[in-house]
Amino acid sequence: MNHSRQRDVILDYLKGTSSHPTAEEVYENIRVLEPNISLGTVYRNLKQLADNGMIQRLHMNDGIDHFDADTSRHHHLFCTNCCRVYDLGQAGADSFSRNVNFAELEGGNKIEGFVIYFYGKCRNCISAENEKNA
Amino acid sequence: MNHSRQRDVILDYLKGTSSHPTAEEVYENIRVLEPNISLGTVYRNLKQLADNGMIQRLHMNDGIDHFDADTSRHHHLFCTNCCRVYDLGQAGADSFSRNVNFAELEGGNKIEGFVIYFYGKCRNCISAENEKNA
DNA sequence: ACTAAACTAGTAATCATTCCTATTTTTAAG
DNA sequence: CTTAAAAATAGGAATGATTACTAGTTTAGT
Repeated sequence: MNHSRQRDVILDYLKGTSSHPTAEEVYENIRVLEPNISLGTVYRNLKQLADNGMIQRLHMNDGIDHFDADTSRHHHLFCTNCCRVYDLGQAGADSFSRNVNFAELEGGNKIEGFVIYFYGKCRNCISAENEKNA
Repeated sequence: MNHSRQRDVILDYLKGTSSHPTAEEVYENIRVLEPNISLGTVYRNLKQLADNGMIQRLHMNDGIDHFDADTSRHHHLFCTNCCRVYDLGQAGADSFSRNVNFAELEGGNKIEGFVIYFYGKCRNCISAENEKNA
């Protein structure tokens, strides 16, 4: 993997946000710094970064992939109202691993990992809704 | 929701299989019984059945939706080799709910539910691999 | 049987993502 | 500092799952 200015811009942008953007959103936001970058380049680099474990790819309920430069194990909330992704406190993140009886579940298969997606309503949408009804 | 022969065929097919088929696979398999059915009809009915809670829609890692007529809470394994979906024993299914401290995680957001996807290698792919190396 | 609502087949459109290609950058070696 | 091979890029075409559209058909209740 050679060095590339475009990839740096993408990774830097991801490291500086907690909005879990989609490829399209990354593209829109970095065009300020990299006006000639193409959408294909964004997709290619996000794929490359994800394959190398430098970022996380999140398959959320809306079928669009979101990306996160925080590669530590933590949970995510998908807001079914605004389709944005939020970090959940990492508090319970590891208790899952501890409590799962893998051997019991496997039954001949080999579990290599698991992902947990939470869904619901985010803070912002809850506030907006409360204001509307006030 | 009116009654329709095509929807019955789709639901019956799903109830009779544990293969967690994609829309395309449902289409291919029910054409024996319903030769003139269109792919669009399959998609529309799967959506309708899922929206009414009569079947489960699974967003797996391959980005293609799989469907399951078993609506009870149970886990699924996505085989990263053959991209098929398998039921995991329901043994640990509820322990998650018991052990999650929702309030601790929420932090202003409202969690409405969560899904857990396991991934790894299925029995069949493991056997096939062992035979090849024998 | 009659009518409005729901459904269908077939096809066109959408949209996220990947692929392709000629050109440009990067890297390491001479 | 050249130079050549490998890797990356922009831009646009292609792919593939899914949804939307439409004219005609089926269903359910009267």
